[in-house]
Amino acid sequence: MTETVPPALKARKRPVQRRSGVTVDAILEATLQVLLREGMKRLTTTRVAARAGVSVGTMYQYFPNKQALVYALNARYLDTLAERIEATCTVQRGVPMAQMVDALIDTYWAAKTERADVTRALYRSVTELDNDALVHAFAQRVDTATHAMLASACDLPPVDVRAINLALSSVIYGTVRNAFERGLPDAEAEALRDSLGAMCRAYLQTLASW
Amino acid sequence: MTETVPPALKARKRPVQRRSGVTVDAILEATLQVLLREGMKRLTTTRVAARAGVSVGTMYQYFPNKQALVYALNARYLDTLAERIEATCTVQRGVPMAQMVDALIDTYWAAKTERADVTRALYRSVTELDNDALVHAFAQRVDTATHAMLASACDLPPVDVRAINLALSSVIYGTVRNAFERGLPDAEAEALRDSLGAMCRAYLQTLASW
DNA sequence: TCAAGATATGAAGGATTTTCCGGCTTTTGG
DNA sequence: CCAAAAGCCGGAAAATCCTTCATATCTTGA
Repeated sequence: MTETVPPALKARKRPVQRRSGVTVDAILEATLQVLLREGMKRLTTTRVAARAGVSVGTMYQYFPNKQALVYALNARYLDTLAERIEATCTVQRGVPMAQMVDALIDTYWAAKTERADVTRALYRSVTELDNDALVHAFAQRVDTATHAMLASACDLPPVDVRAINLALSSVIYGTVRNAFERGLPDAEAEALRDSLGAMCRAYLQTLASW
Repeated sequence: MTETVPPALKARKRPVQRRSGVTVDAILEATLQVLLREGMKRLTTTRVAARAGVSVGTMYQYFPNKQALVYALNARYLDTLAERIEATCTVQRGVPMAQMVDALIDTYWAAKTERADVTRALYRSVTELDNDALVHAFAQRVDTATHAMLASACDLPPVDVRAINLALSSVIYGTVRNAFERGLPDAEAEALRDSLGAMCRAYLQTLASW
């Protein structure tokens, strides 16, 4: 996950003493706060520094530039998200595919919904720049986990697992994101979530019938 | 579509004389070019103005700020995209739902794929600011069209059309976007596109059986 | 305790966005 | 057709913001 960090975004120095560790955390937290309250446009270095209670100079000690802040924030977020998905994939080994899909949707949807404001803010910020690398790394990591889970299904149909995995993953992650972009009321969001599950299961059904 | 433009992004003045109309077009075209060649990060006002062959002052005559450029660009793009979808929806009235879905996926996928570089660049740029309004307006406009199409299906199942519409739309648009974010090779993209269709049709099947 | 390394500061330098207004073109109305 | 009004353009200057750097303060370890 951390291997392919674009050089322009790599952390300048790693915090060594305790206080600097606190500082870095404060800066990241401040970045999120400002992002939520003011939006990307008003996310200025001085604002973040002020909210974190440090000087700009201190910020640049650990982050080479403004984008690195957002990058680090997303990295942290995606890391914990990947962990949760991996956990689900581990738990669901060997069960029927339909159940796997339900569990996956549950996990992903829940993770995104818990703090919808954060989800929304980060969804936007990711596209900013070279966060491509980040997103790709995340996708690959998660795909590996889901692939392993699917391959272990007790009712695995005689079809290429890679293809199934790609289809399910793309549809699920894509739909969830789209659901967030429309600001659906809870009721409709629920309904959509169920439809998504139904769709995936119906799809698996067609594969099984072969 | 143009009703809910955020005040911070509204065009300063509408071009009245012919030459200013040309100027505005040149500026938008230049914006796209710079976006494609240099990326969002290097999209500076002077660069755009230079490429458009006008001065910065002229630009600000029509666009209140830099983001307004990107906003207008997306507005233009989404407008033609919506037109294409609406056209498809009109043509497909009264046919079976499965065919509608196929046609919809075809249209959307084709529109996005024709100029993948533009699609990618704009997908990123949208998040920049209050383009929320833009995306919402687009979604609503397109939803209206697809809803009308679906409601006219000759094999309409006895289920709430609104729900079906939301489900299909979210899944299709979301999946297509996700497909673009992963930079899939053509073969896999094709496969995914087919899976998406299969999934939608399988879903409709389950509704029909009631 | 004291030096060496680590961390923090904020004014200054550089780059970019945005404003402002004088001068030039086109349109309008008599 | 002509002059006044409206519309349009250019580019320097002001306002913001990002980033650097020299200097000051704190921590660690011997």
